[in-house]
Amino acid sequence: MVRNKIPASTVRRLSHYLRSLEGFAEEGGTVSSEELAARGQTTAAQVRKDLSHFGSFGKRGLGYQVDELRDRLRQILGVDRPWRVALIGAGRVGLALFEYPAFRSRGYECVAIFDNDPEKVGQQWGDLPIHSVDDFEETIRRLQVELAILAVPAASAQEMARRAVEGGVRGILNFAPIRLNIPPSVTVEDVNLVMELEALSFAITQSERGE
Amino acid sequence: MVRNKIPASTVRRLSHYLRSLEGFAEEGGTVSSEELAARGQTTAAQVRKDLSHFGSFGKRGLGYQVDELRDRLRQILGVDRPWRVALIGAGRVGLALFEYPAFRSRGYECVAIFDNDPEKVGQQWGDLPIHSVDDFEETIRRLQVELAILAVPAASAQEMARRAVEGGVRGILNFAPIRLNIPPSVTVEDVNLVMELEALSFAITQSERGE
DNA sequence: CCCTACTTGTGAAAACCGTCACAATCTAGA
DNA sequence: TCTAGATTGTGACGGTTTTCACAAGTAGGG
Ligand SMILES: NC(=O)c1ccc[n+]([C@@H]2O[C@H](COP(=O)([O-])OP(=O)(O)OC[C@H]3O[C@@H](n4cnc5c(N)ncnc54)[C@H](O)[C@@H]3O)[C@@H](O)[C@H]2O)c1
Ligand SMILES: NC(=O)c1ccc[n+]([C@@H]2O[C@H](COP(=O)([O-])OP(=O)(O)OC[C@H]3O[C@@H](n4cnc5c(N)ncnc54)[C@H](O)[C@@H]3O)[C@@H](O)[C@H]2O)c1
Repeated sequence: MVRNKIPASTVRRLSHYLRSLEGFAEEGGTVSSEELAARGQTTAAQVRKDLSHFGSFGKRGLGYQVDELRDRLRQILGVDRPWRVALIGAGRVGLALFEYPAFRSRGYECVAIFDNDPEKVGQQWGDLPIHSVDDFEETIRRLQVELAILAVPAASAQEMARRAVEGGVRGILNFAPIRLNIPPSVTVEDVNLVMELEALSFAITQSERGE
Repeated sequence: MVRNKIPASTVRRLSHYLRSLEGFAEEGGTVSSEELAARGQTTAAQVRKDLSHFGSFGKRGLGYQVDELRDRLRQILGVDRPWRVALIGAGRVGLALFEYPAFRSRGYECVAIFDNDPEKVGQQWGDLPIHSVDDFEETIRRLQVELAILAVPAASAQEMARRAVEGGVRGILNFAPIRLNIPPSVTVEDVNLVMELEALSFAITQSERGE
């Protein structure tokens, strides 16, 4: 059980295992690595290896206690507590995310919305006002925002990411199609849909050429 | 130069190189693997290795011809021609994507929109009508749809994916948080934002525990 | 034409990640 | 208590991806 250098692919699979376990809901049951693997797109050995990075919480001959493993995975992924999130950019992407119930139900709580469009500032989304970006750093620091969802145009993204770091955020979910330049102490996850589409075109083009 | 088994990470980087090259715009110039690496988050050796999978199109001592490499990358990624896309699910995600100009400007052309909500069917988005899903398979086959963007609730996603395959699509960009079960001849790319957020929580939690 | 400075393309080495196989461990039941 | 049946945890192995290092090639200047 070493806690160094967990592969990104392992983290993705852990999310997936957690999702499967939440689907069970039956308290008190157990689940084997084989069953867990069948629901993900992976193998029993992979499941065990993934979990072994963090300790050993199965029982040989039996499997894993569903509710226990679920709680451990929540701890490992850090979703055993709520996270305070700010939404930066109240545009189309921002709206879709804001209204997406899965975030809140998993503990990601939007505590502030920001936009620089005077038309939008002052509007309400749900029970949250849209803030101007004038006092951005102070506001997110006061609200103890930990995560930022960055949904502004590419031209503003670097600047707002810098200010978010200035305001104390620890992680950024970035929708702008640029590479953010920020200190390594802050984690960034990029969502780049054009890249995803290009991965599709590539795969299809390859398979056509292959035959 | 082998065209077998290109790593997914290489494909992502190719997209990124193409984006960087498009940023140059200066015709006739050259660029070195070192410069390309600096704009991506990678190394010069990685750039050269990535490109070497597909041939050798640099000049030693000089670097790569910008416009030439750009065209080659477009060919490799399959974006040297338009792609016909259907949007399935005219909800919040669907709307954000439909209005996102970057898709069309890169050759992904939305040719049909589908929804099963009677309120929405018959509405127009831009100059496209929202179709019912009754004649879904026939319609996408007639329109020669190649890619589907699947933005329906998780409960409908498997069914609509199956029907899309039935209608002849070759690739699916899936926003629903489930694992689609479809034949391997059809490529799927999943976009799972909860997983992205959990990757953030994990990284932050780890770094806090580490010190 | 030759020398210098530079950069590619690519085998080889290293690092990383997934798979395999099995000893260790557990439960149940006789 | 002992045996049979099941499943974990993990070291060893193998494949894949990245990094390294350098021979080969190019342009330009003298
Ligand atoms: N729409 C999509 O489907 C989609 C898909 C992938 C990526 N993206 C990316 O996501 C980002 C947002 O896209 P969108 O479609 O929501 O755009 P949008 O124009 O609908 O929304 C952007 C919002 O950000 C606000 N804004 C601009 N500068 C700002 C600043 N400095 N501070 C605060 N707010 C600011 C604007 O007023 C606007 O409300 C873009 O970078 C885009 O490239 C969008
Ligand atoms: N909103 C987000 O930010 C977000 C983020 C990540 C993932 N997702 C996922 O994307 C999907 C869509 O989310 P959304 O927020 O746009 O939901 P939404 O409810 O706004 O839109 C879904 C649309 O699909 C339509 N629909 C339902 N069943 C259908 C069917 N069988 N055929 C055709 N259309 C059908 C509905 O009428 C609705 O218009 C969901 O699976 C959701 O989990 C959403």
